[in-house]
Amino acid sequence: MQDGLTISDASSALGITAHTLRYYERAGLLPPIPRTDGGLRRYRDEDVQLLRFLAKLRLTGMPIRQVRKYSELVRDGDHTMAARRQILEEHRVEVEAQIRQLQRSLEVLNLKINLYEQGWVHGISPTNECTEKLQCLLEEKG
Amino acid sequence: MQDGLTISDASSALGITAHTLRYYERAGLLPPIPRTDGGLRRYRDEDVQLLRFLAKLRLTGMPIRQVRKYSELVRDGDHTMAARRQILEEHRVEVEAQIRQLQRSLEVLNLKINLYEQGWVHGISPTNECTEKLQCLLEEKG
DNA sequence: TACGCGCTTAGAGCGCGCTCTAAGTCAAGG
DNA sequence: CCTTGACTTAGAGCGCGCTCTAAGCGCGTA
Repeated sequence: MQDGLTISDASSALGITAHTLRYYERAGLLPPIPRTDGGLRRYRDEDVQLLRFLAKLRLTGMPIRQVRKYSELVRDGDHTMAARRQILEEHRVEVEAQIRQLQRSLEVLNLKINLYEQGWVHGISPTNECTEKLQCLLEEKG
Repeated sequence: MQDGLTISDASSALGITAHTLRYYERAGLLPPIPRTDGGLRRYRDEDVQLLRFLAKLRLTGMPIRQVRKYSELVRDGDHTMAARRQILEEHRVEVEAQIRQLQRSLEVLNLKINLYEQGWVHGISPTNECTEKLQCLLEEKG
């Protein structure tokens, strides 16, 4: 009837439930999505594009309210580009920290699994260099 | 009065609030911590050790109930080592997936920031190879 | 025109992981 | 002894991010 995706089409295209899409709109993460004469949402390409990016921000743990702030800046036009860039740069720092944190934890996990493998295969109590290394990693901050 | 750390000492040693330490115990993430005659908790080395590791699991997003399961297996003795190992291996898969997810998102973030830099420095609308690459990345699953 | 599914809204409910409160007990310094 | 502050408990409250409900309207097919 009008161009753009229905909410259920947008939902399956984006992997976000219709409930959540409506919630995002109410919460100000999205601009008001255009409607048909009957009041049904029709998501345009640009809406889907924006959503794809905002979904990435959410995936990396950016809080709803900061995503909203970014999205509002987009709506406010080109003169907000420096501000938007700053938000993204600050968030990049966070994401990089998250990755480092996970990698440190992964190392601990690997060592621990290593110990279990040794204990399981050789039936010995785990008192060796792995154990020591594990101690060290666990005592580090973070 | 007895050996072991007070709850506030354990709290600052671990970077976990006393409230949360008590909550973890109630929630079954920890074995019952030994008490003084007066009923005050005294964290032994082994309790602190275990906590350090469980905290790592939490940091990587393992849900409370799964951490509890792991912790219960530890209490159940050596014959649960295979089961514990399996939990950790399954979790490792999750953590590796998280890292990959974050890295993909980071790439998107970098490209977007790149575009903002271009727009800001040159005052041009962003229609170039970066934009295309960004489109591609955003349209990928995940 | 009638059926039935999908859309609409405002608002309630939920799962998670803490986080804090209230009322009382313990313990070390003056 | 008395104060002061940290400790104890059970349980309430909270912030987040959805997730679902109820009641009603839109719309494509027969």
